[in-house]
Order: sequence, then structure tokens, then C-alpha cells
Amino acid sequence: MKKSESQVTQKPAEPSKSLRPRKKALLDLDRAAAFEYVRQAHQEETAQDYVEMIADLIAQHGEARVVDLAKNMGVSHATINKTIARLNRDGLVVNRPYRAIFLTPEGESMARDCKARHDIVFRFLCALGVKPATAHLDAEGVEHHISPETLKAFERFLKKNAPAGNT
Amino acid sequence: MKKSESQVTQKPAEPSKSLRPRKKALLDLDRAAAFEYVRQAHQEETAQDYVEMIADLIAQHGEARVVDLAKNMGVSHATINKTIARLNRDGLVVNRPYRAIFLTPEGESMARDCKARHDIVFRFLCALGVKPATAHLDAEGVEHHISPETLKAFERFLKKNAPAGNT
DNA sequence: TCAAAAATGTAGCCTTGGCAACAAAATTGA
DNA sequence: TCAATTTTGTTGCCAAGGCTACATTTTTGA
Repeated sequence: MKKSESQVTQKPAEPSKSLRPRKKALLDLDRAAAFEYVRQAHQEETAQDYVEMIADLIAQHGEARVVDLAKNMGVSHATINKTIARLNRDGLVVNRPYRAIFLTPEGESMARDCKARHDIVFRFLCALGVKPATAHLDAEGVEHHISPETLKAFERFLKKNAPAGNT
Repeated sequence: MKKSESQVTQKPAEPSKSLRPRKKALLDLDRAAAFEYVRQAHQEETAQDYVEMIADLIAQHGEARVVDLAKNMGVSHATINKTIARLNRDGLVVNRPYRAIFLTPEGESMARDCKARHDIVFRFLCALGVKPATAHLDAEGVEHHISPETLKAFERFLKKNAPAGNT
């Protein structure tokens, strides 16, 4: 037949193919949904990292300045400016030219949530036996991809395996 | 540092500031390094997801076609084409116009590693009490941000808490 | 006070990863 | 065989996030 490689020339390595053609369509959706979910989380990632950092700087210094954000995020001040403009547009921060950056109530709320989640992830990894330095690195990337259900599971684990407030 | 943040208008909410001014510089680097680390992982994320999916499709159908990738990744076929061009450029896949996509040895190696890691993360979350559907969603995002050390910790946990080969 | 330094803003460029719309090739089925 | 359908390719658009280089404002310190 002409369909040539659609049917794989000669089906050498597809033993399971004819076994379950039905579930395929559903699995397609499942997988696509998972990636969509990740892409979604991705979009909020930067905003969350920034508001968290801004909240931190405000707690430390009373204000968050572009130069400190640049140092702490590890990017140029031009990038900071662009990102802050987006956060401003999205109602998470307020800022005036040549002045420090502050959080809106919405930004503060997001920062609180993120910090709480971050701490749980970090402490969870530590309780699991990961070295704090590594836990710190991993938590930064992982925290944005943890569903509420998984976060609850982390907390359960902490309650059983961590002697309350260790850092 | 003589800088301005010192004056902060009137230091209202910075009680801990003077307590440890020394560690700040180091923490800046630490934090920046963590974000750099996450950005790095980010760049490899798409490549890893694609080669993993391509390997899956080849295992199922003997080949990976654009239309199937689009369905499974949840993006348009135009996006698939662009991404495949990048993967080709980076030596991870081989493809010819209007023909299926295959992995280079390097791509296959990456796919193997990713699948192994993905499975560990998925099973770990399940062992922790997370529902499989949720574990599936979270694993897709989390797997790219797990260091080798943390992965080992996951495996240790699995060895103790999972009855061998459960799915 | 005022020049130098630091901080901030802006412009232009780049890559990634999305999309829709249209073009072309391949496959299918009558 | 060959027209309709499906698949693939291409083009142009967009936003996010990076960067450098240069312009402007603020702050510092002599």
C-alpha cells in the first residue's frame, strides 16, 4: 500500500499498537492537558518569583530597588525594568520613575502564598534528606509546579517526619 | 556600602536589617545562582519534553509524525515544525520534509534519561499519597527541576515505601 | 555647590514558543 | 485514476525575557 511510512514500512517495533487503539484518544488529551498545565504555570512563574523577591527586599530594606532586584535575580537592570512594567500592567506592583517598587495588595497576597509554598517545598526536600543548598536550588524551580494536593501531601510528610520548626 | 537604601526614607519595618548585614552579599549570589539554575533548566525543558514524546510515539507507532506530536503536546502543527527545526539544529532529531521524525543517538539517550526521571518522580508522588491523575500533571512540570541528588532521595523513599513495581 | 558616580530609564536586538492563514505535498477512497 | 482529504510546510504576527549600549536622573562626597 501507498501509505508507506504511515504504517511504518514493516511494523517491527509496535507490538502494543493493535492491542489498545481505543485509549489512545483519551491519552492524547491527558498528555496535552498536562503540558497545557505546565505552560500555564510557566506564565505565572516570573510574576511569582518577582513579587516574592520584592516582598523579601521590602522586609529587609523597607523598599525594593531595581539594582537590588537585578543583583538578586541575576539579570540585568534592563530586564528588571521590563518585567516590572509587566507586573505593573498586571496590577501586582506600583512604581514611579526613579523610585522604589512596591506591591499592591494583590501582589502582597501573591507573595505571601508563594513564600508559604516555597518554604514547605524547601523544608520537605530537607526532611527527605536533601542537602539544604541543593534543596534551595531545586525548590526554586519546583515550587511553581506543585498542585495544592501535592502540597498537602508534602505537609503531611513534614508533620510526620520533621520536628516542627527546623530550618 | 554607603548606598542609599541605607536611608530608606525612615526605616520603619526593618528590624532585622542591622542584625546580619554580612550575609547579604552572599545571599544575593545564592539567590541569583538559583534563578540562573532554573533558567537553565527551562531552556532544556522543551527539548526534553519533545524527545520524550517522540520516543513514546515511536515505541507506539514505529514513528513520530507532526500531527501526532501536535495532538499530544497540545499545540499547533506550526509550533511543532518550528520546534523540530530547533531540535534538528541541536542534533537531537533527524527529519526530512513530509516524513516522520526520528531521534539521533543523542536524542535517544536524552529520551531514556528523561523517561527514567519522569517515572521516578511520578511514582514518588504516588507513593506520597498523591492521586495518580494529579501526580501525572505535577510530574510533567516538576521533573525538569529535580537535581540528581533530589532524584536519589526520591528513589530512597520509593525503595522504602513502595512495593516495588507498582504503576 | 557641583562634578563624578550610581541608579534608573529607554531603544534596539535576539531567541523561544505560541498562533492563524495560506501553500503544497501525500494519502485515501471511490 | 484522480478528486477530496489529510498532513506537512511556510509565512507573518505576537508576547515574554534575555542582552548591550546609550541617555537621563539621583545620589554622593569632596
